[in-house]
Amino acid sequence: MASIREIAKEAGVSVSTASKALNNKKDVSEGTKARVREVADKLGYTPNPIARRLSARRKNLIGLLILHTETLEIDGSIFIKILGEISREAAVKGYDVLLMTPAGGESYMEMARRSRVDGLIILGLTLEDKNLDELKRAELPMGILDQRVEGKCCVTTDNRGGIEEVVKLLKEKGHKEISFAGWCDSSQVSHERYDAYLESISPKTERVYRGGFSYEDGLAMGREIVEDIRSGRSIDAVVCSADMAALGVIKELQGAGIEVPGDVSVSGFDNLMAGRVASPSLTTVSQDTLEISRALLQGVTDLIEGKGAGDRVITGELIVRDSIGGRNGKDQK
Amino acid sequence: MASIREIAKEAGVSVSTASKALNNKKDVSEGTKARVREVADKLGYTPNPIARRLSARRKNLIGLLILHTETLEIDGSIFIKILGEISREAAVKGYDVLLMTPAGGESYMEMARRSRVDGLIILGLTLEDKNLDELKRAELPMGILDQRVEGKCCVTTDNRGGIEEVVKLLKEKGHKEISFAGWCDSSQVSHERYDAYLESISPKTERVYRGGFSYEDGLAMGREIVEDIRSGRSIDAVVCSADMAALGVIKELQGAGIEVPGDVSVSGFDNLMAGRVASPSLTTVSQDTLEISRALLQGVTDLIEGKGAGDRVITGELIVRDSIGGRNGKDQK
DNA sequence: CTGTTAGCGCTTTCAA
DNA sequence: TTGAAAGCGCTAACAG
Repeated sequence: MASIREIAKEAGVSVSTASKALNNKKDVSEGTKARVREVADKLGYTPNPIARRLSARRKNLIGLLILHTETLEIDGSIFIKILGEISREAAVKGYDVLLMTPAGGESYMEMARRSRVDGLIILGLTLEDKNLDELKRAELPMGILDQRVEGKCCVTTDNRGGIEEVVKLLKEKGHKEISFAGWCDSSQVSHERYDAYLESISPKTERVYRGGFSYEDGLAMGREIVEDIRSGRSIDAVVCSADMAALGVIKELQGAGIEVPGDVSVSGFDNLMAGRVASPSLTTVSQDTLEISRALLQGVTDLIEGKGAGDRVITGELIVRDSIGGRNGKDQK
Repeated sequence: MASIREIAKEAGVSVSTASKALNNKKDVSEGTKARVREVADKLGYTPNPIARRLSARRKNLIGLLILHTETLEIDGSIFIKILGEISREAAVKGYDVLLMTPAGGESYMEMARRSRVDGLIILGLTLEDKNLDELKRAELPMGILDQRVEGKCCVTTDNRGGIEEVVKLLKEKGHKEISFAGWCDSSQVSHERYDAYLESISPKTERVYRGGFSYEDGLAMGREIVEDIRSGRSIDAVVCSADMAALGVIKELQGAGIEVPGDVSVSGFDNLMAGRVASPSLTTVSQDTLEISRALLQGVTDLIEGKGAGDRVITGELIVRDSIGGRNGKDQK
């Protein structure tokens, strides 16, 4: 493993000149630059990032904090794509990405300080996280998925727009009594989706079932819905805040002899494979994971490099499948 | 951010003594150790891992190479769990995990050298990877998921055992004409599953459909199967090498009016959520992601620390659901 | 047991 | 435009 010293010697210049040449500084003659680079190429030189980090104040290190992996199976398939893309983009920008998972009661900022990262990308943060205050207070640049924290860069799918499209579709199909399933304290995303639902429906026949994003949450909400229907409440459609929850809801409805979409239409959010293969296949909103990843990385790096970074909202796409049906003729029955 | 120098000064010892005390070396008196530690605690000292890496030959850095993220949506939910667990375990053992994704035509070993990791964990490797020779030749410690490479530590689910259980179940249910779907050149795992299938069935009414692990692969194989059935071949059951492929197969069968499991039973492998929510729910083999992750990490670190590391086979679990039915009475029809 | 000294490989003043 | 020298924070011989 050739070091810069060997490059310098071989090129017949000093170490400092070699360094400048390799980093393309302006105070080195083009001739010298060319010669140094040539030697570096020949010897297969790659700068030691560790040494570089030790001397420079900028570490070019970003911590990728992955929270709630227990719950993450919900949409692991989305996360994995985000991961790959973040890592790829980071490499292009010259950053390394350090994987971090909380352990042993250490706070997020303690972890960040300990590993000397100059920025953080956070996936899976919740509104109830105990570290929230500390994060808010911290100077460290951060790109956060799906949750706004003042001073940090938040990236999220256009939840509002997505749900609006879903409700619009539902209305077009003639649905009137539209419920919402999946509002929960801990998730900002669920709030946004719920708010959009609330503002889109008319008349305001609001009905909300509380619960999280998981299949099990969906089952629980599904049972409530079945009960409500049995006690005479009329429900045309259920807008769910997540695919897995929607699938749980559908499962319970079907188990109770209620047909989807025959009797009740159901929609999800995320566009997971599970929704694609379920019966009926799930109408949902897909998230643009590629764009999300890029925005997340751009967010932190901009912050690190002193440029301001505003929050980013990434457009999703309505995926129409079979879980939403028409109300045609249903009133007769 | 306190440095070791400040600790040393505050504790009234030299830097090297402080270093030794903090690293719990034996040639420091207990009294001194205690004092140094106390000061370190008081000043909230955390050693700078970067500086440490620069001076020590051991970097305590493991590269996590994630390959084929495009395809990974297949079982992203498994990968994400593996990720979290690897990162957590690594932290416990004092290693940092660097995320790596190939880009710009750089070979895996070049990436590893460039980032100065002292070991690699590789997810998503295939038998057709162009880097295989280089990996084989490399001295670098590696833990590799699902593919054997000589000299490295390979961790995989007990594919053989899993498939044997599936076939046993199928036989118990009275199935005779059992096919296999999902043998492909690039995947060692698919070979193992196929081999186990081949050795388990009796009589040897072997029939294999070639294809990968994805839903689309499953659709393609499903179409072949439908064609075969239509041309008179009798097929009781299809053992698939992956859940997503199994779901694709089922989709095509159902589309052709063939009932699952009424007419044909189908099994998968992986235990993804998608299989759980599909209709019929998929009988499959679940992988023990936690154990896999641990073994992977243990493998590299053992290798790094000079201990040998044998390959590890992790036991899976048969998950019986609805996609496998009995043949009772079917012969009459 | 403790301290001195010499790096690890690179960047960055500052002088020449 | 170049180079000498200092230093990033830590570890590790080696000497005391």
